[in-house]
Amino acid sequence: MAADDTVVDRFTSWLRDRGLPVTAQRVAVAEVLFEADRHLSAEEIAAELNGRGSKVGTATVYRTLDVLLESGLVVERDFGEGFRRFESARDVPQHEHLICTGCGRVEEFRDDRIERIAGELAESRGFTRERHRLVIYGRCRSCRAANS
Amino acid sequence: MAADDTVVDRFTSWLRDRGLPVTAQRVAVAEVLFEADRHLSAEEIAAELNGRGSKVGTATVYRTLDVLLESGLVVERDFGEGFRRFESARDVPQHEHLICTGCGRVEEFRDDRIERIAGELAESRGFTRERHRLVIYGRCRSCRAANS
DNA sequence: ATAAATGCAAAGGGTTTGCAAAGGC
DNA sequence: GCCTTTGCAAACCCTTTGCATTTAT
Repeated sequence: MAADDTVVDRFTSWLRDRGLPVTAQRVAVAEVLFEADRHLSAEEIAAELNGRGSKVGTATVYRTLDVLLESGLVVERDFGEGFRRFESARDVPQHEHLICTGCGRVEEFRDDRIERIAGELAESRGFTRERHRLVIYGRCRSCRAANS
Repeated sequence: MAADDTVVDRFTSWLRDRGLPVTAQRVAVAEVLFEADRHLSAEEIAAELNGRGSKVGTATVYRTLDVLLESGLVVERDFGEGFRRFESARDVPQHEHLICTGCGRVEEFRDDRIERIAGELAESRGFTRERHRLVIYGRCRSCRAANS
């Protein structure tokens, strides 16, 4: 309930508010995710934690991600790679993705037109829009130059 | 090379053109997929085949799907369900998806604005657009009524 | 006859689950 | 102390692969 500063604090508050244990593992996973500037996979999170000396089991990483998703502080993405990626919901009210089919780089951007049109389209078909996802695939400048 | 009528015929021609065997299993999988009006999963295809009395192994379904994808007559979709879905490329030049978060129903539609904007957005960031995917999630009328 | 496809079962990758031990509350 | 989380390994789901056998050409 308290108005804390960091996102990790918001997570611990969220846990406390519902009487859930604030464990070192949960905090560690949250830190990695909130400090990251990329979409992280569960495996990458586990690797990063090991690199920092925190030994967190794979199952715990997944279970903590479930909790983080439930808190609404983290969102998941599926780019069709065969696994999910996660990112802080902080910097991301609603944004689209542009993915390079050469190097896999992901760029994010916002566009009001897309949001407005998505809402219109849903409504015109009797749907209440909840969210949408636009992913544009293409080749970035460097990949085009390298012809890789 | 011949100008055949059905999509299945186009598939068998495609196979013959490159000296690949036209097997009963391949034709059966193609038939199911081309007759379907929905996005089918590999499992659903196998189930349908069993229902029809054609016993086709899972591995063969997947291998045939690879061939069909290569022929360009079938496209695959990933709606983040943890598995892929397949559909005939026939009726689908470029379209978007509207998915009900209640019942999972999938509606398809086209919108020129989306396509134009996607192209613009990619180019403005130095990308050559190859394709895009827009999925809008929401609740359809009946699910809203049922509050399910 | 030859080269490719099939079927089965085992392997594979990402994710989940069961259960005893550990740890917040 | 009670109840939840952790860790480990086994289980799971979808998909791929190895290999002996069948089949299209």
